[in-house]
Amino acid sequence: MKGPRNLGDLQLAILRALWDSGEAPVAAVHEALRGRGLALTTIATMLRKMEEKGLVAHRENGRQFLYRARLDPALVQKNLVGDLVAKLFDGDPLELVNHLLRAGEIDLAELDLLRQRVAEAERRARKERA
Amino acid sequence: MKGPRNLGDLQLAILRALWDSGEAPVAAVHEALRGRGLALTTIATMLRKMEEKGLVAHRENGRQFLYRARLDPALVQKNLVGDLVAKLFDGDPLELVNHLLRAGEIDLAELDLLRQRVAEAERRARKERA
DNA sequence: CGGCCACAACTACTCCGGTAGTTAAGGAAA
DNA sequence: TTTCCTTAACTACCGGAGTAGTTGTGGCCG
Repeated sequence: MKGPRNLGDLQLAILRALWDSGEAPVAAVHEALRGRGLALTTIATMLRKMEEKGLVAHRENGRQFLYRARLDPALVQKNLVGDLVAKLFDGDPLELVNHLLRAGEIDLAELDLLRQRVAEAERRARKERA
Repeated sequence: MKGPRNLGDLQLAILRALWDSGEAPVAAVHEALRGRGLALTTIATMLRKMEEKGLVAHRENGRQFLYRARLDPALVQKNLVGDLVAKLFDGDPLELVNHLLRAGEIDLAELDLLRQRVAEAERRARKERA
């Protein structure tokens, strides 16, 4: 239940790559992050460090190591978002949404979609309160 | 226009304290963060480092320094939130809201409020599109 | 006047994310 | 078999956040 709050940029990117692949050798992760122009050994080192901390795990497949994430994406999201909300919005998620709306980050079509989602969530919440 | 994305935990807390006070001596910031059990010199050091980076500024008042934040809260929020959205939700803010809704972070009363806010934002957006 | 106190300045250290070179060992190719 | 390539292991280094002790200096209080 405890995904650490201190995920670096690269670490998160690596996790995302692993979430997408399920299981992947170092080379594949490296390829997925090609945009960053990092050395293969950098990725390997990072993966090893992350394994020490329990963020990922590996199994051997002949020559290669196959890595997989040990964290649930939803959990990581919850932690990171929760952290941000705590630090920036006094722990009130609604303030975050408010910020998004005010900052005009969401366009008209999306607003429409959002309204439906909210209504949905409302129904769900109402039902759950039984 | 460019608030850096790399704000540490303490730095953000300090900024928040300054935003609340407008202008404050080291001792006041220290007091505001008393919950963390930090030494006064720690706060002073941090403030000095932050000044080097242009995050805060000070003016002298007798022998004390009065610090103030040089960053607009809204801007910092925008940067940090934008960063998180980029790293975690492929740059789609709507996905963030979605996550919030699904994770049940927002209760029923708030959902109601949220729906109104969305409708408001929608009206605003529609008008602005002139 | 003399000592104490508040506060800024300087210095030092730890931890960790990020980055990568070098080395070693196993398999493949010539 | 000898060479080379792939890939994991080890080692090293930098920068920045965070933490705090020590020193110096001017003001205040007795």
